[in-house]
Amino acid sequence: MERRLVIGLNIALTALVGDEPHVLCVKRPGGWGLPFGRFDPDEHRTFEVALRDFVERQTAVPLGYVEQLYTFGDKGREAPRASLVSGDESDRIVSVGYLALASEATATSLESAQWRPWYTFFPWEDRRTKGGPLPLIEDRLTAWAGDDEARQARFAFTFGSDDSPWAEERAIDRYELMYEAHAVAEAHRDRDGVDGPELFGEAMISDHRRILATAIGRLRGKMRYRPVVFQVIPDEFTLSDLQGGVEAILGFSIHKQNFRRGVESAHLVTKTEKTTQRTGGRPAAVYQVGPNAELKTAIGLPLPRLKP
Amino acid sequence: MERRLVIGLNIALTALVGDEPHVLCVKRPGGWGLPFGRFDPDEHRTFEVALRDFVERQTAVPLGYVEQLYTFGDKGREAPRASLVSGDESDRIVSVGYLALASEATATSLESAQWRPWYTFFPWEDRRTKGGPLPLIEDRLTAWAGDDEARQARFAFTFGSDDSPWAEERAIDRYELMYEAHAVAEAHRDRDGVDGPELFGEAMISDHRRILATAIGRLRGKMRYRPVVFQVIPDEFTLSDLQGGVEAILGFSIHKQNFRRGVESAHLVTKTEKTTQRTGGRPAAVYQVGPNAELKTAIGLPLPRLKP
DNA sequence: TTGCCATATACTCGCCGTGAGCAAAAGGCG
DNA sequence: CGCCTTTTGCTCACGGCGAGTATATGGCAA
Repeated sequence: MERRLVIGLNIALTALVGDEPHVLCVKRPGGWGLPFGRFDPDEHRTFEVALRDFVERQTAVPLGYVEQLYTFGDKGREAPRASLVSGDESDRIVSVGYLALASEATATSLESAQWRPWYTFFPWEDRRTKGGPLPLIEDRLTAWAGDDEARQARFAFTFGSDDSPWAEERAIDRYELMYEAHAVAEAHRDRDGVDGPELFGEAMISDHRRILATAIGRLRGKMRYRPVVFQVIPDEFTLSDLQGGVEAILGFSIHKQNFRRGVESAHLVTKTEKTTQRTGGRPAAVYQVGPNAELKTAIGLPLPRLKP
Repeated sequence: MERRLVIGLNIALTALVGDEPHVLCVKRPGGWGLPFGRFDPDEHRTFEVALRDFVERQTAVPLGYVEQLYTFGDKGREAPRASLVSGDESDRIVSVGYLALASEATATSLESAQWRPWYTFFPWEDRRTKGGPLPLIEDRLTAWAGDDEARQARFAFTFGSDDSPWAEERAIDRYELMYEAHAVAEAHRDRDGVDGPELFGEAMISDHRRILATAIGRLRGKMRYRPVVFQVIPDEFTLSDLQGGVEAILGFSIHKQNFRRGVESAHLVTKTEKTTQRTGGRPAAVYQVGPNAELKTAIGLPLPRLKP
C-alpha cells in the first residue's frame, strides 16, 4: 500500500524571562515537546500562515519574528509520534522546523502550554557561571572518547579546548555528540535496550530537542551579523538589560565597557532622557533601539568574550 | 476532494569551469530548470539519499558537498510545473531546495542536461569587471523606484550605494527586487497580462531561478566563515587558481597580496615542491589544501575587496 | 551624617588584523 | 638584450578590539 506524506510544522518559540531564555513547550503524553501542527494543503496557502494559525490558536501567544530552520525527512524519526499527529502509523511524516522570537513570554491560554528555560534541556550550553554540571559532562565525554583519537579530536573541537575555542553556535553538534555518547535520554529511547549511567538535561519527545538545539545555534550565529536581540527585549531598556539578553542567548559573559562602546558607536541604540534605578546602584540611562537596529542591517553586535 | 502532498527535491549543483561558476541545468519543455525529482517515501530513507539517487541516475554526475537550503511551500508556485512532476494538477507540491558542489564539471550522460554559467541567469551578480549590463539595470531600477522613498532606500540597500556597500551574499534580495520591478521574465509569466520593456538575465522554469539565487547567496555567505572553495577546485592548484575561484563565486575582485598572506598565515594551504608555468609569467608554486581547510573549521577566507 | 557598597559611565593604552602600496624575482618572447 | 607578465616578499599606517583604570551616582546601614 502507498504511504501518504504528512508535513508537520514544529516551532521553537523563544522569549526572555528575566535573564533566562525560555522556550514555549507543550505537554504531551510522553513528555514535553515543541508546539507542532499538521500542514493542511487545502487550508493553508503558505507554511508561515499555517504556523501562525495553529500556534496562536493553540496557545494564544502571538508570533513575532519567524525563520525557517530545517526540514527533517529522515525515516524513523517520526515513529514515536506518528500517532500523535495523524493517528495513522503508516504515514510518512516530514517536519519543518521553525525558530520564532517573542519580546515577552505572554501567558498562554492553554494550561498544557508552558514557558520553560532553555538550559534545563541543555545545561551544558550555559557557561555564564562556572561550576554546574559541566565538569561531570566533560568527564563523561572523556570516558566516551577513551583512546579513540577521532573521538578525542571531535570532543575537543565541539566542546572547545586549548587550541579550538568554545563556539557557542555549535549547539547542534554538541547535542549530537551527547546523543552518540548515550548521555541524553533520547539515545536510549530511540535504540531500545541500551542503558547508560548518567543522563544530562531534560528530554523532549521525538526529536524536538534536536530541533531546539538547531534553533539555539541558529539564533546565536545570527547575533554575530544581525541585530536580533532587539526582538526579545522590550522597547525601552538599559544597557545592562541589553547585555543580559545577549549573554542569556549566547550562554557566556561579555566585557561590559567594550560592549557598550560597540553598540553606541554602531548606532544600534539611542539614549533617551529617562533613567531608571531599578538596577540597584547608580541609576542607568534608558535606551531605545537605534537607527541601525533593523533586522536587515548586516551589522553584528560586538561580542567581547570574557576570558576567565 | 483531498489534495495529496508531493515533495519535490530541487538541486543547484555548481562547479567551476575555468573562471566561471556553472550550474547543472536540465532542458524542460518551457526552458531550462534545475534537476529535480520527486521524493518517494516508500523508496527513500532520507532526502539526501533520494537526491543523490536521482541526480546521479539522471545525469551521471556524482555529488560531493550537499547542503539543504530552504523548503518552499507557497501555494501557486507549483502551478507551472505540476504537470511535469506528477501529472496531477490537484496535487500540492512542496519543494526542498539543495545546494551541492562538485570539484569538476563532469560530462553528463544525459543530453538534456548541461552545465551553464551562473551569470547568464544573473548578469548583475558579476562585478569582477566594470561595464556589462549593470548601468542599464540600475537605470531600470531607478526608474522603478521613482519618487517612492521606500523603494529608493531598498534599492540602495540591496544593490549597494555610498553608505551601504554591495553585499555579495544578498543575491536573493536582488532577484526579488528585480522580480517586483518586473525586470525579469518570471514576473510576467506568473502574473499574466503585464508586460515590461527590458528583461535581464535568462529565465528558468517555475521558481528555479529563485532557488539558484538562494544557493548563490548561501554559498557566498558561507565563504566568510567556512573554507568551502576547496570543494570546487582541484586538489593541486596555484594561489591564482584559488583566488580565481573565490572571485568567480563572490563576483568581485580581491586584493592579491593580502589574500595570499591571509590563506598562508591561516594554514589553509600548504606549498608543495612543484611549480607550474601554466599561468604565463613567473612560474607559480603549486599548493595543496592545508590543515585548516576542513569544512568544519570555523575559519573564513580573507576577502580583501578591491575598491575601484 | 558618614562611610561603604553596587552599579553605571568615562577615558586610555597597546596589540594586531587588514587595507594599501612599493619593489624585486623569474619566467617567456620579440 | 630589453620588455612584458605574473609571482613573491616586505613595509606602513589606520582602526577595531581586548583589557585595565578611574570616576560618578544612587541606596543603605552603622
